[in-house]
Amino acid sequence: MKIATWNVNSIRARLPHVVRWLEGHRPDVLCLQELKVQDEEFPRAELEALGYRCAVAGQKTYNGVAILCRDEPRDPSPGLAHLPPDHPLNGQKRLLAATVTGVRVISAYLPNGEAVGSDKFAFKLAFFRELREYLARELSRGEALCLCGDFNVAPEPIDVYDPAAWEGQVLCSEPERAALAAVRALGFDDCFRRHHPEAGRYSWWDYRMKALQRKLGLRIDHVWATAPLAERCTASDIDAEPRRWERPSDHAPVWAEFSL
DNA sequence: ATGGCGTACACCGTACGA
Repeated sequence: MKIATWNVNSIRARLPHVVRWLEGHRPDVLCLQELKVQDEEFPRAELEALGYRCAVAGQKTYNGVAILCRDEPRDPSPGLAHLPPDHPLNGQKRLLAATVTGVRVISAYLPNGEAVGSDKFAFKLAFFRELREYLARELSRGEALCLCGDFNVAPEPIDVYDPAAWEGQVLCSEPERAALAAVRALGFDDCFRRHHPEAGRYSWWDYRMKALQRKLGLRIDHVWATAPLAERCTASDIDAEPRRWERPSDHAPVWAEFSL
């Protein structure tokens, strides 16, 4: 079972890339983030034509997440389900869970945080705190959990092209890394890192400053799995190729393969 | 020190991203 995640930075702008990547890799599951469309505008027919079912939690202009899968997505659940739908943390479509072939898959687009100390930074930390509460409840379902998405945190200095310059900055700050570690402590393992100890492997590069060519990136997109599933992870990688295609997303797909 | 690029919306600039 191959599970992938990709922040596409607008599904409208990126549909040709998503189609091309699905055709080339044929993952069993692809989690998408930053759709930037409402559910009605999601290109469901085009993706179903490729053999993928779609669970969608869309939003106009900002955010929006989806789970594409070859098997049926069961028990789809948007948002932080332990909080009321009208809770401020559920106002933005950043989370969607569905069970696919016995694995509880979660597509997550965690807040960017803008700058350390800003209101958006406080919102980001609050979201991480509630994500932990949410996942603790999901774990009690007893299913294997695969948490995928744009976490907007580089977990370690080796995930950053210039760790000294980024130390303490948003995406790399101590409170963010601590919040991420608290989620991980529920029992998750980083599938990519399990297979790749090396530094300098990134999932996001700024559109500006020729960042991709100069290898100025961060690893902020992740596939995490709970222990029994992670132990069955046979391979994982970041596919930087689509980042070099015409009009790319600034993020690359990350995937992990499991022997089930 | 700043902005650099891209997307969306809607109006031809502004918000937002990371």
